[in-house]
This record gives sequence, C-alpha cells and structure tokens, in this order.
Amino acid sequence: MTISTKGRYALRIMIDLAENCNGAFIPMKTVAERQGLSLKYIEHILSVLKQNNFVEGIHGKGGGYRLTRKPEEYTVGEILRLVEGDLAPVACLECGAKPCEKVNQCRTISMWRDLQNLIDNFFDGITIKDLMLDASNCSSGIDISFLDASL
Amino acid sequence: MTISTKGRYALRIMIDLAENCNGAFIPMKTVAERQGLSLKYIEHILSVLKQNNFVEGIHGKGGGYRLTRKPEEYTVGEILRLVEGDLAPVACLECGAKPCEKVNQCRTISMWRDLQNLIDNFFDGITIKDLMLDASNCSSGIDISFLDASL
DNA sequence: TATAATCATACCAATCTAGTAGGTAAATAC
DNA sequence: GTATTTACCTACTAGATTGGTATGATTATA
Repeated sequence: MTISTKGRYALRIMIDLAENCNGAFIPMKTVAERQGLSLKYIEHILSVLKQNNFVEGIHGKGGGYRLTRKPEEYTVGEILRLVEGDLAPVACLECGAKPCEKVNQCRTISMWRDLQNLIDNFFDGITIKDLMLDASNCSSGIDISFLDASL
Repeated sequence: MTISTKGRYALRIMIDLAENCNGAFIPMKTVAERQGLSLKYIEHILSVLKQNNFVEGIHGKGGGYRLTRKPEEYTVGEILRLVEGDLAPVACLECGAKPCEKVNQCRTISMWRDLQNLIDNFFDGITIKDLMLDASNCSSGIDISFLDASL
C-alpha cells in the first residue's frame, strides 16, 4: 500500500480543483503548471477519476474539469482506494489475493488486519476540505447542492 | 511501505525460532519445512538479521540459528525496518529521499507524517512474544490502546 | 572423509512505476 | 467554416523492484 505518485498526484489535483473552484471548469494545463506536474500524466490520472464520477469534464475552449461534490464529501480513503487499487499493507490482504492455505496457523494475519483497519480508518477520517489551504473560499463559490439529489 | 515477502517471512522465521527455542541452534532446513518456504530464500533473509545481531548462527552438523535476545525484546517495528529498509507510506518520507522543494506549499505532507507515526507506533508496540502461539506467560495480546490517544 | 549446515555472490523472470508519444473528438472563438 | 483549445484514448517504454534460483565456498561435526 505504498502510496505512489498516482495517489499522491490524484489528491493534489483534487485539492487544486477544490481550492480553485469558482464554478468554472479548470483546464488541466493550469493545474499542471500550478502543481509542477506533466499534463499527460495528469490526464492519465484524471481518466480514472472521471470514469467514477469524482470529477466531470467538458471539451474545448473554456473547458476543463471540476469536482462533482463538495470538498468535504470526498474522503482521502475513497480517492486513494480508487486510484491505487488497494490499500492493503500486505499482499495476502489484497482484494484479488487467493486465500492463504496456512491462514489458520498464521501468527501475523490478525496484526496485518489490525493495521489495515487502522489505515482505512485514518484515511476515511480525512476529507479534501481538511487538506485545503483555505476552505472558506469554496463553499460559497458555487451552488452544487443539486448534486446531492443525483447522488 | 507495503510489507513484502521479505518482511513477512522474516517475522515468521523469528517467531518460529522463538517458539522452538530451547537453547539449541535450529537448522534452517527444518524452519523451511515448517514454514513452507524455500531454504535459499530463508538464507538470504537471515543474512541481514545475522549481520545486525538479531540472530546468531553456527556452521556444520548440529548448527543453525537462534535468537540473541528474548522474544519480548524484539519489536516488530525494528525487524521490519531492518529487512524492508523503510516503512514510509510515501516516497517523499523515505530516509534517502531528497527533500521536496514544494514542501512548504504541500497540503498533504503532514497527513503522510501522521500516518507514518501511526504505523511506527503500531509496529513498535508489538513484540515477537505477542505473536507467539503460546504467549501464556506474556502480557495479554496486542495493546493498541495508544491509538485512541493519537487520533 | 563424508555430511550437514551457514554464508557469499551472482543472476533472472516477471511485475510495477512513472511516466511519454501520438493522436482523435468535441467545444468555442474568430 | 477554420483555427484553437481542451478533454480523451491507446500504445509503448526505460528503469526499478520483487521474489526468488543457482552455484559454490566455508566451517563444523560424526
């Protein structure tokens, strides 16, 4: 579950969108410049977030991406799990892992499970809003309350 | 900091040595059979533990390895840090990492540090004795009460 | 001398990471 | 209706890591 650049950048992009959200769609070019990241790599990461409706995008001039929810409605946990695939601290706890045939004799499995719960709870207790520099400028910017109904 | 087979096997070997320690040196061949691991891979892992005096070994017939301390004097944290190298959840917190030039603007660095502390405290609070099958004369189980305080 | 064990060094296939490359599709501005 | 700007799609790839294996040397005991 080492958090790779994919997960770290995904968070930074989401925070960037949150901090600069005034209702407009933000082109990734500006995010790339602000964050010092490659545009191509950002596009790659965004495609996963788009497919899962974490962000919405529109083409062309004046286009870009924006969040589909309020910053406080995204937990770090769900973003990382989406982009990283899994936050299991050991391979034997990963989702697709075949169950270990020695699990009954295993002295360590409960320790790994405890750690995984610890990590999950840690990340699920933090939202994008918690990570924003100034969270006050966003909540008043745009009315996205209609999204609550669609979700 | 995903715990690889190296770290997991190191723990299993140490626990095996602890559970079967009656003062004798235990040949890795029997540990390999008991644990279902490759002898050659075990030897590879043991060399690091040997170099750091976590175990001692003697050659030849009747030889093998044994612990140099009591089980309760090894923490899981020090064993994992030794064989895995680092338990940092993100690359930018790894020991040899060059400091990020954007650390002052980083919204996430303190979250990663908090998580690293959480993980370190978790592993440092568990000893080999806690993981042994028969821990009857051991302080009962894993104490994770410190977690409430840190959250 | 045979055997059993640690200990050392080198190598390797498969997978993962962190991107890059090259383009297509859609929306807007002129 | 052409140019521009943006999202979006599909490959590809160099380098590192993982999870070992191979071969053998060394040391101790029977």
